[in-house]
This record gives sequence, C-alpha cells and structure tokens, in this order.
Amino acid sequence: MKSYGQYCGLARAAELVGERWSLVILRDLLVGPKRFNELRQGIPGIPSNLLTSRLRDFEDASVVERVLDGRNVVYRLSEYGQGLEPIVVGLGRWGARQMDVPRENEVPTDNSLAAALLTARTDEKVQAFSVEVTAGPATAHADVSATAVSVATGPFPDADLRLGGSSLRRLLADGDIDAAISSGAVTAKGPATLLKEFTRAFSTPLDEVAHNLP
Amino acid sequence: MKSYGQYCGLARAAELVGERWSLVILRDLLVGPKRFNELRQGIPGIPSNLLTSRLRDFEDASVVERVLDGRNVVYRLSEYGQGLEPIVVGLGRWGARQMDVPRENEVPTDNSLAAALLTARTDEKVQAFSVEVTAGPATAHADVSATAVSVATGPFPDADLRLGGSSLRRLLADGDIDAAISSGAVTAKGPATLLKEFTRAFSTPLDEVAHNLP
DNA sequence: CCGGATCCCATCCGATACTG
DNA sequence: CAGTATCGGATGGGATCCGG
Repeated sequence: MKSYGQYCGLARAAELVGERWSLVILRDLLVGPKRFNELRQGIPGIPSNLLTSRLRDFEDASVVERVLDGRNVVYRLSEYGQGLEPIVVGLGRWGARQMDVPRENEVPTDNSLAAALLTARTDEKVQAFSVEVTAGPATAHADVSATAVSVATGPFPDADLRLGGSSLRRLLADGDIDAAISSGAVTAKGPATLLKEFTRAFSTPLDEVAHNLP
Repeated sequence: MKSYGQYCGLARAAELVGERWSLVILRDLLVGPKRFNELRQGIPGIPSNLLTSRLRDFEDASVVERVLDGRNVVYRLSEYGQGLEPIVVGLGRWGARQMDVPRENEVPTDNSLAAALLTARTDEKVQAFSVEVTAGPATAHADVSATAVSVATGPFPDADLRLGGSSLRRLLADGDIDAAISSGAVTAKGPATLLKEFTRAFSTPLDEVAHNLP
C-alpha cells in the first residue's frame, strides 16, 4: 500500500479503498461477515493472493477483523469499517447511473444483488414482508420489518414475495411495477399489495444524482 | 480502465474512483475547476501521463468536462461529477480518523487544506467572516457568509481571521481553541469572537466515525 | 474442502525526457 | 502550458501447489 504523500484524510482513505478490488470486497463485507472462500467465490475474477493482501491491509488499518467462528475463519467489518457504509452505499447509487445496460460478460452476483437492495433501501415505513430477488444467476433476499431491514445473499424459500427478471434495476429506478411486469421485464409472484410495499421500501431514483450522462 | 465484470453500481463506480490518484484528483476538482498544471502542482508526485489518463477516463465517463476558459484549458466537474461531493467529503472525514500523526515526508497541500475546510463545514449559521488558514507549506482560505461558504486555495490578504500551526487538524477535531492556542499548537490573529465562530462553522468531530482504532 | 502461498507473465505505474 | 514518449520496476492476473 503506497502513500500519496499528503497529510489529508481523503488521501489516507484513498490508500485503503483506492486499490483494485478494495471497494468490491468492502461492499460484500457490508452485507455481512464472510469466509475467505465465500468472498473469493462471490467476487469472480479476484486472484486469491490479492484477496489475502487486501484483507491484510484492512486488518492492519483496523477496518476488518479476522475472527474465528467455530472452527472457521471469518472476516467482518470493525466498527470503524462500518463507518464506510454510507460511502459505499452512496457510491453504489452514484455508479448505478452508469448501469444503463450490462456490458459483455458482465453479470450480477449474489453479493452485488444484496448490496443493490441495501443501496436501494428507502427507510420508509412499510408493512412487514420478506422478498426473494433473482437476477440471472444471482439470488438475494430481504426481510423487512416495521423497525429494520435485513438483507442477505442466496434464496429464501419462505419469502412472501418473489421477484425476478433481467431488468430489476429499472424497476428499482422507476418504481413503475405495472409497466415492468406487463412488459415482461420483471416477473413477480406474491400478493399485489406487497409489490407496492416493495417499491416503497426499495427504490433508487436515478435523477437524485445528475442528469447529463452520455 | 478495467471492468470488474459485475453488473453493479458500486463496481462501475469503483472502476472510476478505484484507480490510483483518481480520488485525489476528484478532491481537488471539488474545490473548483483547475488547469492541467494546477492539478499537477497541487498533487505532488503524480506523473503527468497518469494525470492525462485519469482526466480522459473521467471525461469519457462524463464526470469531468474539459472546457476553454479564455485561451486556457480548464477541467471541471460535470453536474454528474458533483454528485460525488458527499462521497468524497465522507471519505475525507472517515480517513481523518487515521491522521493521528503525519508520516515521514507527508505534507499538507493547498488543495488538501481547502478540502479539509470543505469537509469540516458544519452548515451551522454563523456571523459572516473570512479566514486564511496556513499549515506548513500550505495555505487556503474560506469566506463564510450568512447563506454560503466558499473555499479556495492560496492566501487571502484581507482575511478577518488568520490561523496557522502544525495541529490544525486537532483544532478541527476538538474545537478547543483555547487549549490549542495556549499549547502553542495553533496561532491565531484576529478578534476572539471570530475564533469562536470559526470553530462553530468548521469542525470534524472524529467520534462521528467509529472508535476502535489501533 | 479451507485458507491461503508461490510462481510466472502481462499490465500498470513512476520518473524523466521531450515536444507542439 | 499542456500534454507525449519511453523504459525499468512494481503490481495485478491466473494457474498451481501446499499444509491443516
């Protein structure tokens, strides 16, 4: 990890989060503690030596803690690391403005889908429900209660609502469920009332960031 | 600029801001539009070819605009790029938690000092005043009015208040002016009432981020 | 299997020199 | 002033290997 030679908060932060894979690893840890191989498999393309190296840098900076969970090693954000949540979420929203169309070979992952749910959370009060979301090969779910929202990767067989489709992002952006479903871009299984609750609880209005993209 | 292969807002953002020097360049542009050599001189150590390359990537992503100012080229954030402000400011605050002591060969720059003022802005209503701040080789200033705060690099001869010293960061963190001045860590020239206004207008309470650092 | 370490090649970065 | 060109060294990518 090389210094920028400036006595500056942003420069210090950039030394940590401004290296390749750093932000993606932090995104995944934001969803919850993960084992080494969970991280590795959840981040296609990351070389294991770089994952090792980044985790060590995070440990040295007290951003991540390496703890034993039973006989397994898990990595989890420290309290200090949790302070990155609004930043990573904000960056995710900002970057979503550029996601107009998937690029060649670009896929969603379980963790990126879970992170998208975290990012889209509105903090509006809604009726409690659970939802499972699928996008291509990726699955994640959320459990919304009156007081909190918990998000995790993978399927959730007992979910009240089940959403799928290639254009979930557009659904989160527009909030126009009927249009999304009738155009076939999104499929939904569950009570119509919960669909409405979903778009109230999760939404990423893109004009919240700026407008002058290519 | 290499893709992370994930259809994910954060991954897209990370491709832009997660490369070396990117965040530091954006920090400086956040203070105001800059010419190529202003950026270069304001960022000690950046190779000119990398500055060129980053600016081009930003242009391609519509984050930065290359415009003519008279006969000069200036780079300025687009409206979309301005959307990064809360993120860069947040990162600066988060990283400030690690700035306990300057490292070997680590200096403040005019731009990092100006950015620190931006970062420390509290939005509290205060009496109007202007302040010039000096830390080692770096100088910046701010003009605080009832409705807005403008920050820029360099000296401001007519400033109502003049602050200097090696531990300005501690002043911003603690807000304890009297202690800072009587210990000699900070020197101040100007009315005592403005000193009070300064610490109300600018402050970076570090326990706003987390507590468990080394 | 899990949690890495090692090796080798490609790419990127850093420093300096040079140019319209 | 605003960048290109170049080249050695550092870092990343991908595969393989290893100890528990």
